[in-house]
Amino acid sequence: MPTVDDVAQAAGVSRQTVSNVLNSPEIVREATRQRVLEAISSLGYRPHASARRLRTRKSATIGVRIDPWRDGISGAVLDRFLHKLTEHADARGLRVMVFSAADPDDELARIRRLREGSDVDAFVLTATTHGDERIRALTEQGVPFVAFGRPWDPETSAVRHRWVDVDGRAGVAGAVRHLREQGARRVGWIGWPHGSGTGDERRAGWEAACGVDADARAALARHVEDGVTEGSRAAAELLALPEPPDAIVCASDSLALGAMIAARTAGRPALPVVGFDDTPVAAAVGLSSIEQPLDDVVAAALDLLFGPAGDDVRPNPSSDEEPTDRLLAPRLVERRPGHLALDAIPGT
Amino acid sequence: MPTVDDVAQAAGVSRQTVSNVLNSPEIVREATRQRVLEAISSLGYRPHASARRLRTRKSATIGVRIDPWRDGISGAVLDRFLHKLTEHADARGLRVMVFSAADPDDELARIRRLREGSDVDAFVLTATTHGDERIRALTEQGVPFVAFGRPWDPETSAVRHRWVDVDGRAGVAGAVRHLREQGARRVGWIGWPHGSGTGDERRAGWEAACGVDADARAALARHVEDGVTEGSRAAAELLALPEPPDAIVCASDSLALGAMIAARTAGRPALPVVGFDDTPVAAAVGLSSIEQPLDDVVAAALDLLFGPAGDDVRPNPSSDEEPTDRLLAPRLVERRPGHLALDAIPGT
DNA sequence: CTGAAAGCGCTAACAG
DNA sequence: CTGTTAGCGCTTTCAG
Repeated sequence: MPTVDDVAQAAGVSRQTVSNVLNSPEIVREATRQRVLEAISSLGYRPHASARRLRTRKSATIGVRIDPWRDGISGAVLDRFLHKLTEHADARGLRVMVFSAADPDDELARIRRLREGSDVDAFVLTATTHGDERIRALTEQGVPFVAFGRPWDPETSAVRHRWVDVDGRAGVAGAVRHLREQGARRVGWIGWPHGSGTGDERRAGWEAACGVDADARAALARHVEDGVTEGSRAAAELLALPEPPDAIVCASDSLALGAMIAARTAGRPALPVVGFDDTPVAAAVGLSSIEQPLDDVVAAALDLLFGPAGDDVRPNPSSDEEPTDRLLAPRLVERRPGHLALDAIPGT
Repeated sequence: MPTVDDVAQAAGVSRQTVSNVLNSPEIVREATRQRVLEAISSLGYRPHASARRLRTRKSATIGVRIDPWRDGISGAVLDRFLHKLTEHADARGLRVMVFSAADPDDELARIRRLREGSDVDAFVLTATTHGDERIRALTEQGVPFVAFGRPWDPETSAVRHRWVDVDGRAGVAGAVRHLREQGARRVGWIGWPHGSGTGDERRAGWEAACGVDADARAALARHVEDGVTEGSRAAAELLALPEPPDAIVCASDSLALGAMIAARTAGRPALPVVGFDDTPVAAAVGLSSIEQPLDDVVAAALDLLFGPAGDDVRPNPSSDEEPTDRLLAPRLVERRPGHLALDAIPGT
């Protein structure tokens, strides 16, 4: 495997010039540069990443914790996020290292280890929670990071840090408004129990846009654990109401799938149902869903960490100079329900 | 950040002794070892990974290509594989680096780059195909790797390499046999078009175990592209037969979900349907499914690469010494269909 | 703009 | 068993 010295010799320059061609091309005379570049490609030279890292103390690598696979359909979002992250990172010449951890403490320990070896420059935190310990800890330790998920409590908000999130409230409100424009008068809601930041935000979007009074809202909303069965049961309840909803928006695709099945079972296969996250299942069964703009999320996260271009990690934000967060709007993906099995049966 | 020198000084030994304590503890006297260990933890010393890599020319890191997210439910298997891989790797002190690539050529180029920088010691190839170019290329280049997926053609089989796969044929045959023990007399099959190794294997399992003659087999089998809609349509056809199947086994959960919906629509909600891969969707809707033993797959892959313990990559196999592949049996996860929406509707 | 010198932190050889 | 001596390949001073 050739080294800088080999290249230098082949090009008839000093070792340093080669390094300059690679790292600060603008200060090298064009002719020399060409000669060096030629030598590089004819020798098939590749800089040795570890040597460079040892010297520069950076790795151009970002770390992401990869969660244990949770049951439920919604978990897929983080996987898609990881895919996107990898693609964008590759495009910027960054590498992505994944690791697993049993709990937040374990995650912090692993992060420390990865960083001390200069294995990883910066981290992406996913799934922020109420009272997330990670944010304060990493900020105190000076570990550069960006969170996918806004701060959900005042203490965490007070810690100035970088984050990107998707505006679930706006997404749901938009979907509800759209349904009403299509003629829906009573849009139901199936969401999660109160207390999860994400869930409460999404529900707030429904509340703001559904256009019915508090009593009707109480009747038209259900809050259950995430799951197809739960969504099915909740939807069945709503549909059995004296004044049933004429459309249902759900906090997740799992709930929405359940609602869709319940609607069919109740003889209302055309009931508009909207899910959240636009998972593959939604696409597969023809369910409308609110899609998180993961491409934009990832691009924003990398911008925050590394600046608009380049692979130099910026230190965590200290004062209030530039913006350190980004809230992105999701998009409704519309599909026609019922295009599926019913039509597919010959003779129906 | 402390270095070996700091530790050596604190412990009153030479720099080398510290290194020995870390890398060959058995050659250091117990008392000295203790003293060094104490210094290490009191200083919070961590070896610098890049320096070590530069010196030893290995990284204790494995690389995995992460595919662009495909639509369809089945893609989830590779994600779960990645999760498992990360967990097992962490347990062995290995790191996992993910990267994306546009196509197999691009993948090879990226692999070369990652390896030349000593960024990655070995690779895990997923989703092997007919005429997979990667296997020959990596073998020729001497890049250590293990494939998740057996060789599907004679040329690739002739290239001695390490691989792990799941015996889809045995899995399907087992499921069919089980259904027959439960009383099914005509077990149908919905699979993929001929030509995909995986699909053909699974179909062969059905063929071997279904216990009907060739004519009946022809009637009871459908081969369609993967997808819920396709599965639904195929199942509807089978159920409309003069002698319909009394159970259906499918090559994927997507197909099975479609079949399940079709069965309900056709008024046969209790028809046993079995999918493949045991994806979250199957669990969500209560679909039986054949589960790939990913834990075992990953453990076997790492064993093949690194030996039963340790983090030293073995070179690719040359002669026929040890076994270099492993075929694992999947497991049927049984669920009761129909526990879902129908029962959940109040008043039914 | 180009060249020479120094050293990042670590471990593989050797000599004691 | 312990200490000394050399680099791994690269970049960052600092003179020419």
